[in-house]
Amino acid sequence: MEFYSIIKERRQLLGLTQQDLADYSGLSLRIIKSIETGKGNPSVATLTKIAGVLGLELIMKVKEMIK
Amino acid sequence: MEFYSIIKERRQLLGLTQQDLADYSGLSLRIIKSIETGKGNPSVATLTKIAGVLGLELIMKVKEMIK
DNA sequence: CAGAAAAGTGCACTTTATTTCGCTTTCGCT
DNA sequence: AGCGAAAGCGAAATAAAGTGCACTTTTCTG
Repeated sequence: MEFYSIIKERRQLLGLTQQDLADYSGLSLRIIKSIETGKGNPSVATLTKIAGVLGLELIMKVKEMIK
Repeated sequence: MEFYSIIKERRQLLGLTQQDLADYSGLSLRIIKSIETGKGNPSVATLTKIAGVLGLELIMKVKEMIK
C-alpha cells in the first residue's frame, strides 16, 4: 500500500477534508492535494506533520523477506 | 529510534561505508552524511533509495496508543 | 436536478534539498 | 608516529519540494 492512499483513507476515516488536514498540519492545501493524488514526493518533515494529525507513524524497519 | 540512527546502524551492520551507500543508492555522499547525522530532511524518494540498498522499508501505520 | 462542498489541475513563485567541489578532523591499523 | 580510510563541514549551483491563486471537475446532499 502506498503512502498517499493510506493518508487519504485515514483522513476520510477520521471525517476530515483536505482543507482540515492542511489547517491542522500547517501545510498548504496544495501539497496535501498533490500528495494524496500520488504526484508528490514529500519530505520526511512533511509526512511527519501529516502523520501526526492522522494518528499515523512513519517507521523504517528491516524488510521481511518472502520465504 | 530515529531514521538516521537506524540507517547508520544498518549500514554498519552490512559492512558498508557511507561512500558505498552513496554509490549503490545513486545519491551524493554529502547527503548520506547529512541524513546520518540527523541534519537532513530527505524526501520519501531519497529515503526509499537508501532503504532499498540497506534492505529496509519505510512504512506508515496507525500509531499504537500507550495503554 | 441544482447548488454547494470537496477534490483535482496548471502556473509562477519561493524555499529547500541535493549535488559537486574541496578541505579538515577523526579513527583504526601496522 | 604515521598512513589511509572514513566522517564532518562550507559554499555555490542546480533540481525539486512547497506555496498561493485561479480554475475545472467530481462528489455529496437536499
